[in-house]
Amino acid sequence: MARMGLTAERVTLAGAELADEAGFAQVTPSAVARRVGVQVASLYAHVRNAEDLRTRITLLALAEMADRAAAALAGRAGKDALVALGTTYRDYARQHPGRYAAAQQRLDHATAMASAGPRHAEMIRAILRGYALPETEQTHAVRLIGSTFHGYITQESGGGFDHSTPGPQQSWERILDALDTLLRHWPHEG
Amino acid sequence: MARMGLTAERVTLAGAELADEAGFAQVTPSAVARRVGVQVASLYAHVRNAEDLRTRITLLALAEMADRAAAALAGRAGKDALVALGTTYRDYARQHPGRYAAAQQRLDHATAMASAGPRHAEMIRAILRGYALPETEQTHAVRLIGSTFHGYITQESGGGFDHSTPGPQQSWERILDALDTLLRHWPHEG
DNA sequence: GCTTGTTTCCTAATGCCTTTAGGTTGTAGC
DNA sequence: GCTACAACCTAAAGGCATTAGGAAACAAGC
Repeated sequence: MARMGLTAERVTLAGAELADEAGFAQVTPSAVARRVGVQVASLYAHVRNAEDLRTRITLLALAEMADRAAAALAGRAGKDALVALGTTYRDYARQHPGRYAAAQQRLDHATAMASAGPRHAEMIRAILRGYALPETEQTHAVRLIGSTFHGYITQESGGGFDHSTPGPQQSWERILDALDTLLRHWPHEG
Repeated sequence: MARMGLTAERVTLAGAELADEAGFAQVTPSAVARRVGVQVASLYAHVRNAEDLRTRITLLALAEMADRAAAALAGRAGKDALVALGTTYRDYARQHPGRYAAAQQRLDHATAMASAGPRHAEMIRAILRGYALPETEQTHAVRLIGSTFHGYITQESGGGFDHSTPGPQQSWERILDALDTLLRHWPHEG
């Protein structure tokens, strides 16, 4: 029997590709086994079970996005950095919708802490150094930026903007303008 | 055999309750049949298939949220209205996490247009009447508000804020402050 | 070249899920 | 009481997840 030379990494990558083509919900051991040309049971030598497979794709997506974001942020600050980060996420979601969906999957605490997740929060925090925000407001601003990016991208990729004008690109630019303005004029507490 | 007197509505409601207790992903014909005390095959008299069951729960959640939001907005304007709308969504997600997740499910165009979805967009637009935004900016602002609300609520309910301080309630309040400030000082185009 | 151990992949089997087909029995209206 | 329509049932086919145990490729040592 011809050996495929599978590893956990190759299985994960095949799962990620399948997610992008057919949706993260379609990523099952059966479907991945068909894609790599192997019997279903053979997958279980590389991956514990269906949940493990999905978690590995989540971790892959988080890491890929963090790498791209770090590269995009290099040498940028202020609004430039804000736009670069948001656009990195948005482009990733457009190029890899299944992986982006995988990245939203909930992880248990230990796994989340060991993942690239915290790197994302750190990068948003780094952007805030270009704005004059009091220390106590930083976490709030991080959460606002993360929420807005994530909310916009999921709604856009879910087709939420498909049936109204203007196009999503224009709104995206205006929303980045608005976030930049907001960070430069962050309201005082109370 | 004791008849349960099921209808599509009762099946949908049972599915919604199950979603809130066990997660929307666990809502299957089998599980719902067990919950209502009926053989699986009997469900198919009321619901076309698994996807139809899930879609009905989505529509229920969208309608419930729209009703609550409309009630909360009555007699309010400006920041008051903004806070009331956002908090209605957030409270709904906390009380009914499975239904909130169901509400994010993608619908085909015709179903989406016939759902309560457009009512949500209209309500956000109504709030903007309390702010002086140029006509061409309204859609962008609607999308910003919707994205931020949805992004924050999904991250919070997904445990994204569980392992950092301060608590999510404080961030939520600051984010509403920030959105209000932003809408009052919306940046000019270009 | 042959043996030995490890790894990769296989077949087989169990149990759960979805969906369809066709039969039975409450229940409401006449 | 009879008829007709629901509501519910059993039975069966086909798919997916998972485990157990076996065969066959590959690497290393003799």
